[in-house]
This record gives sequence, structure tokens and C-alpha cells, in this order.
Amino acid sequence: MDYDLLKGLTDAQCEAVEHIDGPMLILAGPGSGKTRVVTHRIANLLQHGVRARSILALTFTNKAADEMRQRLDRLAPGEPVWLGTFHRFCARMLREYAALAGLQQNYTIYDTSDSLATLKRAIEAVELDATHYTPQQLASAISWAKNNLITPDQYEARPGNVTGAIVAKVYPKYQELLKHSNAVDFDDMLMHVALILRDSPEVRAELDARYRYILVDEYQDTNLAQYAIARAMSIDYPNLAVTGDPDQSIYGWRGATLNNILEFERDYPEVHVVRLEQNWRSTKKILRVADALISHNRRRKAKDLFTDNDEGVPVRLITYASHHDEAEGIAAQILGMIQSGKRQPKDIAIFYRINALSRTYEAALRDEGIPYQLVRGVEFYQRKEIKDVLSYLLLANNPRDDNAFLRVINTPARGIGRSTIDKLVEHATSRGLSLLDAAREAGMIAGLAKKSAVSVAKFVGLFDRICVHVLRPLEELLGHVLSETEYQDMLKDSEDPDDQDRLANIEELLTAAREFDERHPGDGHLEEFLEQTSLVADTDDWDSSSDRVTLMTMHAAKGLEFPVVFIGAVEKGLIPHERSEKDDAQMEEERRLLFVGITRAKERLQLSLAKRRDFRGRSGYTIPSPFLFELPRDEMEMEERGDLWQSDDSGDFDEPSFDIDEFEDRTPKQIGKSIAGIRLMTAADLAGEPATEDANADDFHQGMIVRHPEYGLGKIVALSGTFRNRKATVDFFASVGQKTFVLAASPLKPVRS
DNA sequence: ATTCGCAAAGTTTTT
DNA sequence: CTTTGCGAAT
Repeated sequence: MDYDLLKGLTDAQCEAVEHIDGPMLILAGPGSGKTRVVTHRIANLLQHGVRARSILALTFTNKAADEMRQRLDRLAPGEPVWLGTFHRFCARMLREYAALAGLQQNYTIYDTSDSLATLKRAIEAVELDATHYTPQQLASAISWAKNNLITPDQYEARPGNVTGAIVAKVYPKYQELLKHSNAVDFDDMLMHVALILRDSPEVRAELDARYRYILVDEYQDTNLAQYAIARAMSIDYPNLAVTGDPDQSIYGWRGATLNNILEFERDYPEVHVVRLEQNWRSTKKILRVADALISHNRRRKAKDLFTDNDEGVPVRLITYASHHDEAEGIAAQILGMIQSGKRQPKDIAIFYRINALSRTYEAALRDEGIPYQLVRGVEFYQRKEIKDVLSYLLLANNPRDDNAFLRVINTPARGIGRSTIDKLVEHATSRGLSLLDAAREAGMIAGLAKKSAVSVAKFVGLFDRICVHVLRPLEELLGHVLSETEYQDMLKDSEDPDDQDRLANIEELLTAAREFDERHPGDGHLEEFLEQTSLVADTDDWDSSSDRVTLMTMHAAKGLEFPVVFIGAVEKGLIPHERSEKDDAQMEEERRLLFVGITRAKERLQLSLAKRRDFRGRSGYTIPSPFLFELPRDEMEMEERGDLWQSDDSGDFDEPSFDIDEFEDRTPKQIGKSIAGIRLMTAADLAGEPATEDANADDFHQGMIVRHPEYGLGKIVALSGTFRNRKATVDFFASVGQKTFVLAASPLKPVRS
């Protein structure tokens, strides 16, 4: 046994690290060093001669996987342990065993909006009267079914359940459309793999043997499908180790079932259980507040959280007059901490229940000139312009992807309208063709105007020209898409100011593609790139190293820690969310969510609420969250700021005890920048300096006009490579057509237009 | 076929 | 308040 791996660990931690064969359940409280234990255990397995390739570590988020990868690399550099999210793992397995799920290996992963669009087509196709049900409702019913491994043909409505009856009709059609498009939704990835494992003993045995040591992180957040997958691969080699904390289960709405962790000991009677209850993160006061709150949950395994850390300062609960005051008050405090030199921006986080609340906090931080990064709900890859452009690649990779086809056929507008598309759809449906194949036969479709047929044929030609480059680096391929479609030109001369942002986002996409190319040298990585774009989440872009205040939802905060934490809007209807109030189980989940938020704090924690809050465009009085009354008042310091409320209805807060500090020196408002799904302010923004640029290969951009001494003016069609290898394909429209240059050695000059 | 404008609706959390 | 959807006008 290597001494280093156990150094500085508690007995319980050592016990978990040294465990090798057989099932293990690690019940890990917040801040108990779980990631450390898991990574050390993997290193220990490797030291005991377990082959890296037979270890599979499944996490819930990419962020957690990255963190684990980094820490493992320090212990065991370069070991090819398979480490990633459930979804990514399933994506890989599904490529390998696509046929068993009735798919081709180049299948497309639909995100939520794609699958909703498909569902709408399904609803239309079965011609139901679904006026009383939103597609979202049907979507979540289908999602629930898939998470519980109920296939379309198994789905039966419970008698008298009207929604269920509709789902029973739409679900099969929806699934048929997905299959016809050679596509899967997020839930399918899990369901297909779980069913393959269930129905194919050979595959199951093979994967069981391939991955002899399986670790599942955040086990409390797994759903039935994920459970089935982990379980099926741990029969011949039952070395399944799961880590989790029932008190941090916050994904019940996504099908996660606490049963998986609460009943793990029943599934594996010989399980080795390790409890990590010592907290290394928070002060005693913070931990006691958290513990008092969570002890109000009934459905849980009681835990004895304790810490040897300092007592710490009291947890603060502040009531502000308005949401505006709240945000300004928090920003003022943050500014004070930073100016006094006690804290750096990166030490501080603001959490809230829903993304919609971020705006006010953002504005206040901006007004104070405090740098921040917002982990936001609307993801970069969900943006219209990004999806538009990527859809060309999706279609190139999977020509049967009807959704992608519908998206690109008339974007940018090329005169192919509703009636033409309807005819294409009809033609495709009657012959069982994909829409793209139907489009190839446009000339033969009866009733299609000649003009329309020509437009469609031109589109097909354009698309085929793009496809020529599918094996090229991604940046170059994207360049060809942009050039052929003139997507940027469409935005350039637009009046809409948002379109300038869109152009910037497209540049950002090109940058992402370039970075991908750097990581994946060689040809033909389109499919990997597309998979990556489908499976990244907003929280993955959170950058722990940049010195900024973090703004995020409590869900996104899971697994992170900050010296100073503010939790805003602790009000009834928000936390707990109004849609959870009716149901006890959901209320408990809301309580756990707040518990997660509280336990992120290491030294200082402030909860706050506003008496009045503008929300949904309306201003109204708020009610304090019922959870606040469950907190131990002797650990806390309560304070009321502002006096817009005359009466003392809430009755539970002391009078104001001190004033808000005033800060004179306010920097001018700064505008956040949008980068890969995160709005952030750079140091340059703060200093008011423009970013400096090297007058080099970086001077050339997609779509730029350049001059060549011999060929004259041309336009950059595509770019690829880096540094000295950076190449540009230029179209000299007036002379020789397309040429490719190595920029460093070329006489090309940018032309300012 | 596209664009514009207005009305209505709907607001959680994310792979 | 924002986004989405629909209908009418060009």
C-alpha cells in the first residue's frame, strides 16, 4: 500500500480508498472530501494492478468529470480511466451498438428544443385534439416514461387518465419520428443502453467484463434507467462503488429516485458501507444551520455532520425593502469586502432559485464595477444562430435528420416557404424517404411549382458543396457553411442590434471549433464535435480560476464551494418554488436544494429576502420562505433594512441595527460580454481598454475581404490550423476562384471595408 | 413568401 | 417582463 495515497485521510476515508473488490456505498456528507476519496481510490486500484481501461467512473455533470480528471491526473497521470457523464458514456455505447437500438451509428442527439419540435410534429401527425395539453406536458410525461424504461408499446394510460391516453397515442409516433430521423433525445440515450443491456445477454456480459470496476458519483441523483445500466454491468464483476448523499438529491424532477441510494443496501446485501460525516469545508455555525434545516426532512438517512473547523461568524439573514435594495445591498457588501482586501471576487458567490432572478444581481454588480461571471440557463449552443449553423453540420453527418433539414432548408431565407415544405413532407412521408432525399427528387414531385423545385434543387446543390468538406477540420468546415449560406452577410446589414451579438456568437463558435481542432488533430471528427456540442451544459463553462464573483442557481452550485456565499430571494413561492408547495416530497426536495446552497459556504453565509419584489412584470409583497423558520436563531444574526413596510407582519425579525455602508466611487456601467454561454467582464472591460490584438494571423477573419498582389480582391471562405500552420481558403471572385494559402507565408493583406 | 405587429400566454431546476 | 404564436398586410 502506497503511503502517499492515504496520507492525511481520516479512518473512514482510508476505508473507502482501500476498498477494492465488491460493492461499496459511500455516504458522503457535504464537504466531506468525497472527490478526494474517489480519486484516491481510483489511484489505489491502479496501484493494485487494475487496468485503467477496466475502470469506469460515471458522473452527473461534465464539470464534475473534469474536476475528477484533473485531480486524478495529479495522482496517476495519463491513465486511460473512462471518466465522464452517464450521457456521454451512453452516447459512446450507442455508437457501438446502434443497430441493437434500431439506429445507425451516426445518429443525432436532439436537445430539448429539437425533441419538442419533433413532438409537435408527432402531435400533428396523429391529429389529436391536444388543445388542453401543452406539448411540454406531453414531453415530460414521455420523459418520465423513458426514465422508467417504459417503451412506447408498453405505455398504457391508467384508466380515467386523460393525459395518459393522449400520451399513449403520441409517444409511439414521436418515437417513430425519432427513429426515422436516426435521432435520439436525452432520455433515449439512457433508455436504449439500458434496454440493450437488458435484452442482449452477450452485450451485457461483454460490458460487465470490460468495465470491471464501476464508480457512480452523485448516486442520489440517478434515475431508474441509470440504475439499470450500472447494475447490469455489475453482475459478473460486482465491483460497483457509489457515492452520494440523500440530502443532496435535487433532481427528482428529472426522474431521479432516492430509492436507488436508500435501497442500495437491499440490492447488494454484502455491501460495504462507509460514512463520511466529517466536514472540512464550513464553519460550525454554518454547518449547524444546514443541519437544523435538513433535519426537518422525514425521508432521509440521519447523519451526524460534524467539523473541527472554527466556530465562525453567525449566519446572516437580512430582509431588504425591495429586490432592488437586496441586490444593491449585496453588491455593496461585496465591494466592501474586495476593497478592504479581505476577499477576492472569486471567493464570492451569489445563488438563487431560478435563473430569471439573476438580472437584478447582475445589474447591481455591474453598477459597482464588480467583475462577475454568470452561469446562465440559456446555453450557448441553444442560440438560434448557433443552431442554424450547426444544423448544416448535423444534416451533413446524418442526412436523415429531418429536424435539421427543416431548420436549414430556408435559413437564411431562400424563398422556400410553407407550401413547398408541406409538399416535400408529404412526398417524403408517402415514400418513406428522408426529407433530404425527397428534396433531391423535387423536380419529380407533382404539384410543386417549377420555381419552387428550382429553389429546392439549388439548396441541395449548396448543401452538397458543403458536404465535400466533411472530413476537413471543423473550423474550416464551418467556414464553408458560412460562406455558402452567406449567413454572416445576412446579419451584417441587419438593423436589428441583436444581430451584432449574433455575429459575435458565430465568431465564438468558430473559436470553439478551432479549439476542438487543436485537441483533435487529423480528419473526420465531425461526429465527435457534434456530440460534444449536444452534451455540454452551461455550468460546464464555469471557470474557477478567473477572479470574478460567481452567479448561479443552487442546482448549478452543487459540488462547488466558496468562502463567501449569498443566497438571495429566500421567499415563499421561490424557495420552495410555488410549483412544489403542494407536494410533500417536492417540498423536501426544495429543502434539500437550500441545504445544498447553504453547505457551499466555507466561512460566511448570508441569506436574504426582499419585502417587495418585481417578478413576472408585476410588483408584489413577498412572504418569507417557511424554511427560514426552521433555522436556529441562536446561530444567526437577523436584520431588517429599509422601512417600506410599516407593520411588522412577519413578526420575526429584529429592528435594523446598522446602516448600509455608502460607497462613493462608482465606476461607470459596464456591459457584459457574451462568451460561450457565460456573460463575463474582462479586466480590460473594467479598465476601459480595448483588447490589444497582434497584427498577425489573427487579423484574418471568416468572411473578410483580402487583397492578393496577383489575384486581386478575394473573400476568405474558410480558415483552419493555428500559428504558422494557419491556412485560409480565399475566393477570388473576379479572377482565379478559390485558392488556399498558409497565412504566414502569403502576401495577403486585409482590406478594411 | 416574408415580414410585421399585436395578442396571449407562460413562466424551475438540466443531461 | 419576455417569449411565443398567430394573423394580416405587403
